[in-house]
Amino acid sequence: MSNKELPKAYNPADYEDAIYKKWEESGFFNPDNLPCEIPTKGRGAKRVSQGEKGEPYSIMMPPPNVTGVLHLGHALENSLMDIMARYQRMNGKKVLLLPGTDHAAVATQAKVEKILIEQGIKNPRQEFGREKLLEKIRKYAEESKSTILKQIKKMGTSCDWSRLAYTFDEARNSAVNTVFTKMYNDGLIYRGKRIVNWDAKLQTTISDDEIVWQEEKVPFYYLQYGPFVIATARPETKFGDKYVVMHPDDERYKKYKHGDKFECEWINGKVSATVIKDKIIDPEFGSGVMTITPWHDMVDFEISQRHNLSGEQIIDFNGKLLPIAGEFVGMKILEARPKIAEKLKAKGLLVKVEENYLHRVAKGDRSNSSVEPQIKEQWFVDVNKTIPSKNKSLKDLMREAVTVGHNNDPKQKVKITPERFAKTYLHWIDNLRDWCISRQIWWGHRIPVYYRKQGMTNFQFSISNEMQNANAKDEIYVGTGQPRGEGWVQDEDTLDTWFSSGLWTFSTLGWPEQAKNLKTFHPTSWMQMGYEILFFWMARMILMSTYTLDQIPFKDVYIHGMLRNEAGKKFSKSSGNNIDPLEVIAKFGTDALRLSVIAGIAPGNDSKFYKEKVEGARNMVNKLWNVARYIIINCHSGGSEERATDRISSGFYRSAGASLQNDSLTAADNWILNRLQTLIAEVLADFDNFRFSEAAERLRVFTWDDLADWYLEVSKFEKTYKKKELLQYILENILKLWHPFMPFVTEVLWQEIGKKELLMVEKWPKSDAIASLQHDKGEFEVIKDIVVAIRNARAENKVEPAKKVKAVIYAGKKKAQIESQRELIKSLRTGLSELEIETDGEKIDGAIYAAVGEIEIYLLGAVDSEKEKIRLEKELANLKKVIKAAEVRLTNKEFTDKAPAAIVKKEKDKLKGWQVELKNLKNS
RNA sequence: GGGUAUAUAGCUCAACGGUUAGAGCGCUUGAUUCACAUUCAAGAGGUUGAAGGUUCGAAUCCUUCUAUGCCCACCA
Repeated sequence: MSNKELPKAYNPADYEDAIYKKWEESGFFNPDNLPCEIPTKGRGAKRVSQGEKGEPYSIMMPPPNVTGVLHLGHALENSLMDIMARYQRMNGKKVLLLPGTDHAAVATQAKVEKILIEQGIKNPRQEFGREKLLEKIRKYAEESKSTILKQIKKMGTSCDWSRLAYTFDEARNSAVNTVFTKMYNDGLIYRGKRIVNWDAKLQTTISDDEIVWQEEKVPFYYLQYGPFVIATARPETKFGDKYVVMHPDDERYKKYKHGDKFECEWINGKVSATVIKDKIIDPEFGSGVMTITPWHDMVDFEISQRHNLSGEQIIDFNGKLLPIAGEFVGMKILEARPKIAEKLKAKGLLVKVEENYLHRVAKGDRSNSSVEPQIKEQWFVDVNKTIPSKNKSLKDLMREAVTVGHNNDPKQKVKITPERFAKTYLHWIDNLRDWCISRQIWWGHRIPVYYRKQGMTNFQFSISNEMQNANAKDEIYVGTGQPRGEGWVQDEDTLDTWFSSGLWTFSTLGWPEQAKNLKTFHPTSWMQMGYEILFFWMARMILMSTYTLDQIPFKDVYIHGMLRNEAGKKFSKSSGNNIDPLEVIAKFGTDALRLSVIAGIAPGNDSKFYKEKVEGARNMVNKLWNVARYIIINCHSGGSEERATDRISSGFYRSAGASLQNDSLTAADNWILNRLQTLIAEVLADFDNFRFSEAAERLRVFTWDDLADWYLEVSKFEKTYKKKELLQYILENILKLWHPFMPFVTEVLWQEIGKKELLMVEKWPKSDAIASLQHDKGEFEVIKDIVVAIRNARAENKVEPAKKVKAVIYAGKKKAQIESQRELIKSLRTGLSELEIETDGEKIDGAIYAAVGEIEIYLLGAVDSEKEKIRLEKELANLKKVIKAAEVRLTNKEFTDKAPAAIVKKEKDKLKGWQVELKNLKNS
């Protein structure tokens, strides 16, 4: 890349954009261009050229909402997806990571309307009308979309831009209409007056999932209703109450029979009331009696349905009282409530008031204003009805996908990580009601239903009798395109945004028009999402895919937690603690950001994100940079002006590894190779089990502790020709292993060591079990321990670092082995002027003593301070303690009898070692 | 009310029934022409939230409790 030596510190901004461009231009983001492997029986995987079929691996990006810009949560998702995609790609899979965005119906329209209102437009819908307002929203969405796509690129995400999708584009609209029509024809979609959540501010229906409950302290009124006392927090809904409900087994009300009628005085005069008996009533609560308001309460509506009762609208769609409220007509609920209470009191109907009653109020999560249950004509998906061709309901399909597997096929099972979320998912399914899919907003897929004549909406109707007939249209057409003929009017409503999101895994693959991509990449291989959209999204994808394609949408779902700030608070714009990923990238680089968001995370658990974490990650990136820098400089045989690429052409950097199996390796060489082989095997297992954080941690330990702190230090002394080859071999391997986590710096370095191909499509390292056995790590471990012991003894005794001392080691059986590493030990910053190695010997007076197992070390020429005495005494005490504990354990017959032999032996060996150490320590 | 998760060093997290409970950050002491101060060496710091139980052996399994977070629910 450059003809200069590498800078001392890695500066991400100098490389990232160019690298991303290079990846894009390579075409390898598109699986069709990838060199792939075909697994062959018995002989390992075979590399084949592009165009041939490889094993597909597909991930559909959860499409970010076009309501703004990406936040840290998206950074986490992009990191997770891209880590997986890059890993699989390097494993020879035909990887598709498909990018996209979501039009986020209610959220986006609400956002744009809010902006317009802030700009002084009182009622954007009235002022602009449907088409003009849609145009404004579209413009906003497009701008937001383009920002988001740029951010995804900045994250280094290796997605196939040629397949970019949008939940609201033409191809996705076609999919939506097709599925809607299919469901309608299967009788799964119906239109009906049902109780729904009405957001008066947004003037639309919202789903149960879009509601947030807030606790409020309100007065709780006890009212006299005929012979009964009823309690309510909402007297303003009670004008039309004419049914009084109690539990059938409640002894107190035995004399009242179901269907009994009586007259009583009520808010606005006499009413005729009917007694209803229903088991839903809790006799323990209050008086055990309540009146019902079917139009404005979910439970009351259900009771009314069960007993075929009528209801009446009390509150209009703007949250104001209707004429039934008499003199309170036109008042807002909260304004009317105390006034109604006053009137009741004046009439002697108010028994008592409990102040500060804790009441839960429904609020819209987008509008944050109160949500009133209302009865409206809506479109629903029936989740309980049997699907004609399947003899199962949608609920069954959703359930079976995570329990027995779709169609009882274990291969068609969605596996959720962590497993516990399967439980909550199933619980949610069990309590699922019909899905209200219509919304009274404009930004969204318009319901593909056409009427020949437009009906009117009634404010009043009898639920029991008029349900089927109310608002019936003369003629109806449901289909993917406009019907022929004159006079057709399309339904005004749009679809719940999750209807289109539910199709995401296959609408993105061109369904229903194209079949080839679908066949290759569906079901998708892996999906990741936050637990907060498990029900919104995962459930609906499973529903849509099993119903439409007879396939599960994905094999594995990885649930990640939420990123929180240092104090454990959610990041949010409103609380002003938002962190812009682009700012983090500008300061620390994308690799550092990616590493910091996945560090320390466990599936399904929240994690904390803070500056020190990114700094740590940045340091790790820089460490890797300098490891490479050292290897490039030191494995360099020519003059300093020589370019990296020139060095390659001189033939130095040829593929290493083939000649690493002979006996010319040193103890340190064997050790590092052993560690590398273990690392490769463990990282593989981590990936297979989605343990991203653990894999990165393992790589950090190897790179920083084993390689940089030990092996590179050794290599400064052991300057064998083989060393260069080895260093090159190790570097190549760790660049590959790190690549999914920090794609930019590894790709830069890959080029710096003269590789012509992109690291992105290099082959993932394979752990070779035989090699790992061949490379003994034990010999060098002893050397390490001796070095640490000497450094430690010096530091504890405050021996000046510059002061050279003589050391004597009594090495016992390991004499020859340690003898061979004498000069290495001296070179590893032990500050030794001389090193004598004996099998055994006398205690040396006035020397510092240290021990490594049975090996004794004496440092001469340093003052044996008082500190040394204290240190040794402390060590002695500790040694005695552990020996005692081990002795007790080993004399316990139960332990020696019941514990596995290997454990007992290990324990015995350990005790023996300690005892020798103790003996030596006493002697010294 | 039901469910679920978490509780380990000052902070963030490991340790997945095997015995002196480990890292990173922070802290303390020291180093400095060497690939890296985005560095290096060394150190201090823990009755594993509490109490019982199972086991030869428990941070780990069981029970109860406490604290905190999240999800669900029809207390009118």
